[in-house]
Amino acid sequence: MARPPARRGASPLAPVQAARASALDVAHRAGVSSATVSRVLNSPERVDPQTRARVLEAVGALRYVPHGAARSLRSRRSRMIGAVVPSFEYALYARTTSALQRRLNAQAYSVVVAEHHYDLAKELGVAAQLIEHGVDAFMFVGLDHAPDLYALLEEHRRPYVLTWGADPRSSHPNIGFDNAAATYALARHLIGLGHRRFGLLSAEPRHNDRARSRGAGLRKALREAGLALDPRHVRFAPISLRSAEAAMSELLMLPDRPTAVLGTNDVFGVGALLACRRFGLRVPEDISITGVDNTELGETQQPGLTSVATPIVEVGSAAAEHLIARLEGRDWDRCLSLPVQLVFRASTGPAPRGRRSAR
Amino acid sequence: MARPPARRGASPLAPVQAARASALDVAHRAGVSSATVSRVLNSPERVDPQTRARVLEAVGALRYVPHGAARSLRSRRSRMIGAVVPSFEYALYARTTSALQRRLNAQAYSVVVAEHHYDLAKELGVAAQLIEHGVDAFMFVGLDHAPDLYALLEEHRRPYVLTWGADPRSSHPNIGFDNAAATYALARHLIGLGHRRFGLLSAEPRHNDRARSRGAGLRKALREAGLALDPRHVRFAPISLRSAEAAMSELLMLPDRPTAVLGTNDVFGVGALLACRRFGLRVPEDISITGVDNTELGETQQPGLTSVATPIVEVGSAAAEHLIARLEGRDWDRCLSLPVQLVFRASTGPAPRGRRSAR
DNA sequence: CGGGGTTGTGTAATCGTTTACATCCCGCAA
DNA sequence: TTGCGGGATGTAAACGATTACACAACCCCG
Repeated sequence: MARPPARRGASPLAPVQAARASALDVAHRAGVSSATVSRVLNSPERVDPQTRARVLEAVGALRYVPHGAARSLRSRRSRMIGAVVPSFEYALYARTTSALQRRLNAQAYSVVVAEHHYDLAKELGVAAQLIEHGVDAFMFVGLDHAPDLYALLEEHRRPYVLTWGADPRSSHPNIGFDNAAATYALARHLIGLGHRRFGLLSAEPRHNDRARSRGAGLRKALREAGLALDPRHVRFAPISLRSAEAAMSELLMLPDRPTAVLGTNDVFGVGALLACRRFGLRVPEDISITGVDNTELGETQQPGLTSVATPIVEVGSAAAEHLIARLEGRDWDRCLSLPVQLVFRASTGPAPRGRRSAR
Repeated sequence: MARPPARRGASPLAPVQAARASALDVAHRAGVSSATVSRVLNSPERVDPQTRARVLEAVGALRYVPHGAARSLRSRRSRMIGAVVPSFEYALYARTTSALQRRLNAQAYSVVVAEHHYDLAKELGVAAQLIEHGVDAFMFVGLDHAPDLYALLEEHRRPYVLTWGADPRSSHPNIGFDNAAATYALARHLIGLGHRRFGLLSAEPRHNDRARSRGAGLRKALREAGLALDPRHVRFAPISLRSAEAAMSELLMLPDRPTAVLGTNDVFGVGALLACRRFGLRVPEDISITGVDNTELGETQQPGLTSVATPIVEVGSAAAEHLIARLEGRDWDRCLSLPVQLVFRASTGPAPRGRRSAR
């Protein structure tokens, strides 16, 4: 079956260009059928080596690139994976996405990304859009999602994995780390240094399980030590240096301000450092500050920000492995929790002595 | 951290995508043909309002989501845009991508991202992969690309726009800013402060026009002032704090080290600050340091890093506008150069006096 | 020498849309 | 009355792969 000789009229200026080569063109050149071309590309071991060589030669000569849409339509898989993250701008999600992409690219999958700006309804919307674009599977960040999202994924039978959190009891596959354990360990350390009045700078915990768990880790450590977290010492703010600094400033103006402040991530930690600088407070002599995620932003401050290294890159590649395994019909684990590691720097030290007491 | 007991789930060897409502199902329910369903979705004004309402009711009731692959196959457009960036981890590219995506999402386009790690051959490879996945158009970062890349884009008739650089004479559409002007202005400022011996910390300039232009801006300012850049005072390094710090350390060990060092971006600037700290040098009293891109990393250092704010977010949205205009057949500009702005902070000051002279 | 298995390849149906073209209906001018 | 134009809708042919199935050739062994 000959191809129509001329495609529709190109713009008058453009030189007439050869139409994109199809599998049939390759087949003709190699003297085989299009079915064999397909087999060479998808299961080469089932084709005679000589035939295979001829086909590959034709593929190269014609610069044949398979038509992804046609392939997806027929084979019902697109080799595209959706990665839905809260925000591109928080660099850590980008590192997870990068690791995911690197691992998936090696298997000829592509990654389609979308962000939802911490809005669960928007998340549902972008997921629907990605399904329409045909992605085979999803990675999401966090364990908190709209029930409708799960319904949508179920209805369209799309495998998915939640990341950045680990919950063995969840019915949704997840790969991450123990957020509560991170702040728990920090708090234990600070309690050991004599701190009794703690502050918490956190992202809005509604719909954000990372922030919630990290807050919970602190509360648990305090409870075990017979201490309590004064609600006035807890501030929720958007994730930005400006708002973190503003929230910290409020804490610092309280009459009995905390001697140790945990940020639920390094942005809050560094924002707190900035506020201390502005208030002329010495860190850690007057006050101790910590973050979570161990970013370069915190590392390069003076003093360096004590933090917790979270395995965000490993989470990305593990998520890729998980999805590949499922798409290939192999076994997979419902939960994977990777270890975190405390990184002590100069922003934490013994509690100051002799300051006005708490009561 | 203990692994949870691994519950395993077996995936049946079923196709990834399961049965779902098709346009034909919608058509039956609304008592029309599938052609009318298509028309309602794609050019509603050509359908009788009553019919349209019935179809839309059916679409809602069946939760119909069009099959993107079938649509692309027939209509030869996928409503997907490829964004090819050097690296996800350099947060600034993420901000451009984010702006691009936000603008495109509003028009029901999705963004497929890929990174090439500053490798032009890899860039060509991922572009081919994205074409196979059917993206309609491309955004690339930088003005330097492999000739084969342009050939590929031409052959497949894919519109594209280069970003993060502006060159009115280029035959390739580009949207960005004047990288040379940024460092030129910084250098002029420093020359005015009495500096005569300059250093340059740069990313590898081969295949990286941003780094090259930024270096050129410095050289131009020096030339105009009758000064020269000592080759020993120029270091190329990978874009990371570690390598920037190491490169700066080498500069600092030279007998007649520079009194002002420009980094081609804030990572180099902050790396330089770190090296100065380690060497016990005071900034800016002993040495002045600058970066480019005005990141939070530089802003929060002590002293704050003098830098140049680049309009990276605007570049992303302008690139989106550009591509949408082209895909919709509207007019478009071949080059758009957005303004940059110097941000003076405490890392720059007058040249030190009385230090060992250059000759 | 015949039958069962294996291997390699071709034929043709199929995936779910879009769209060129055909058809039908209606109103209106000649 | 006839014919024509045009709007609304239906019919059916693409789009370009994958893959179930058929079949031919060959091998091995009883």
